[in-house]
Amino acid sequence: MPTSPFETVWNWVRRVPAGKVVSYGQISKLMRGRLSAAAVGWAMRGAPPDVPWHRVVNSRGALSTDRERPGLQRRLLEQEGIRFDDADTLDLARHAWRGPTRTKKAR
DNA sequence: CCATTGACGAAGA
DNA sequence: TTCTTCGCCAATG
Repeated sequence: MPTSPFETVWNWVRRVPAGKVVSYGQISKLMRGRLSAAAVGWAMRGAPPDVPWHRVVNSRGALSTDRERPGLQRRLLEQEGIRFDDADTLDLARHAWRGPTRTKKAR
């Protein structure tokens, strides 16, 4: 059980399967607004190595991590079969994670 | 305690 | 469509 909001964020990201992406705002909503989208960004910044951070993009489908590692996130996503257009943006409608497979009462 | 800053986002202009 | 403003909230100085 997550002890801090950040851990909850990380746990959500861990559920995102390869080849799919999720936006900061989506995570915020999944947490019922307990954390703002901006705060989700802060959480990701300090994410532990076992979290697939590269599957988190902004609401437009653009990448926000090129400051430190230019091109890294894009490469990782392309390895998972995601294609980008000329503006370094991906097709959110096509690749966005639909949310948890709620066969149980997870949320 | 206060101001500023983000790996953000929705709404207005 | 692009740019601004505002709300958001944890972190930092």
